[in-house]
Amino acid sequence: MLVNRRGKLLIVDPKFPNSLTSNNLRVACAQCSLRELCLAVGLDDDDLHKLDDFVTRRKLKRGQQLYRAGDPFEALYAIRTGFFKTDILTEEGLEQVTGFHMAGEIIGMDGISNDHHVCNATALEDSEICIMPYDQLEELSRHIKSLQQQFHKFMSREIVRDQSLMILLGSMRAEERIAAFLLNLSQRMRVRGYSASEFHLRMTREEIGSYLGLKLETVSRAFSKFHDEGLIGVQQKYIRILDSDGLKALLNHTPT
Amino acid sequence: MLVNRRGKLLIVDPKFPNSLTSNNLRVACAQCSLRELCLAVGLDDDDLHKLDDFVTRRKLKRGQQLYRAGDPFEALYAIRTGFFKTDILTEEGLEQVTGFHMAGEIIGMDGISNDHHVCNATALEDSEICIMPYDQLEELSRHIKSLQQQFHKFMSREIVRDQSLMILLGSMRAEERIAAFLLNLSQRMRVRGYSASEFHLRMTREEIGSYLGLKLETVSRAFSKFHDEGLIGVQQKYIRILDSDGLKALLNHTPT
DNA sequence: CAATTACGTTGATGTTGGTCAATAGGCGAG
DNA sequence: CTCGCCTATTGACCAACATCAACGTAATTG
Repeated sequence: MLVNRRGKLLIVDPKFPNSLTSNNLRVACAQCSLRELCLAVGLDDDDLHKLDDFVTRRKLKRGQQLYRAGDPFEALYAIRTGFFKTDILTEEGLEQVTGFHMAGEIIGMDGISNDHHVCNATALEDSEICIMPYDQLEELSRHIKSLQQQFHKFMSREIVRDQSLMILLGSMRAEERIAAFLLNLSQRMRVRGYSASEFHLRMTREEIGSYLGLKLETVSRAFSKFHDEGLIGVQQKYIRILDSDGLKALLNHTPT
Repeated sequence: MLVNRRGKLLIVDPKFPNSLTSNNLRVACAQCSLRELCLAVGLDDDDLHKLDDFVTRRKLKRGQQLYRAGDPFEALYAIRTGFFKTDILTEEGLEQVTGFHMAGEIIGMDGISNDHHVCNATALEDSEICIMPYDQLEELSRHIKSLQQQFHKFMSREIVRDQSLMILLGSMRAEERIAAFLLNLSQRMRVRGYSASEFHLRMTREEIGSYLGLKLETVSRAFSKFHDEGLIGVQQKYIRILDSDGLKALLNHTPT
């Protein structure tokens, strides 16, 4: 296991949860394998312990909701393991998926604006999250500059993420959207140390379609087409990226 | 020209240029007519003065850019008067408008995430903005809790705003989008004390289309149709909302 | 003030992706 | 294992919106 000269844990493989010394057992963030992805980036040991003091954990089964639109906003949630979707029910009762979220990502920030969540968060597989009560997080970030900065970067990153989705929805055609979606998933898997070239989709075609502004049939057709063209392998939810350059090429191909 | 005790240039509310006491001349935010919309909400006089100490102003002519994609991120900007668009150039060189912004709104938050702006901000009419250097804002918000909270709410509100646009782009048809757009503009005018039922559009049909994921012809046709149906009056950029309930009815009308 | 350019409107036509429908595969409950 | 349900695939058809094109009107410039 890697430790720097100040005794700080660097990276822990999630596959070896029991390889921690007894000293480490009392803390959570300090040894979390996701530290470099999470709010804790750049914090020293002392500060990490302060975070630990109020962060708790919770497990969710597949299908369980973490919060619902309208719920009072109390905390932000860091995904430790698993996979979530966030969605909004439109006035007409249609579900629109606003995001898919994986380990290391933080969800719930939509609730800050008026003390209530505006979307639902649902686990798409058995998951575990870290609960960060918001008032304490705000308090702590007044004292720890690097935590404050990190938090602001996460909020801003969410804004940027939403804007790229706006561009996708506003200017891309169906196949471009699907290609972009697959490449995005692939890239996020890689960052987390998983295979970028083969993975299981945790969501249905309908949820993908909702997220991309398409109907499920269109998603299915695009998958089949990419499959026929040798760009990907598809077998239900199991995806294999065979030609990522080919997928990327679809994005730049301006039709007009 | 107005200068505060530390030699800093001040600019006075254009609506009340001569109504300031000599004491008031030293401050800006405290008497800004937009205080209730801006970051300064809920701050007491003392704190407002601390804000004033590092906030400066700048005027922009129509067409001028406040910042460009790629520019180093240095400050957030509060719009004092005028109207802005933010947009992104996609890889294919197409412009996609990500937002229209009016007095009291804060732009530039996309730049926090990686120290560079990801979009362009352009004045669509002669405008004036308040420059809030970001490191100082961060510093101050560590000391003033209500400023911190307000800032976080602004970031969160931006996230929620982007998400409603995602829903619009992902699930509404052309006429619904246009109706939603007009109603949104109207409502924001009302909040600012302007007429909610008649106003000048500051952007072109093409910019509206880019924002809504439509082509300019589609925007034009929808305007004409609404006009024929007596919902609105249109004369180039001059818009008159004649039947806002009728417009709202278009939104709930689910076609499927 | 005339000339030029940018912006807006409207019509004819075409394509993308939505809609409807039928079938099949996978997975959980019993 | 088998039933039943949810999910996915595929085809035929259609509507919404994009595209192409022509023309009209406002704004800008020299």
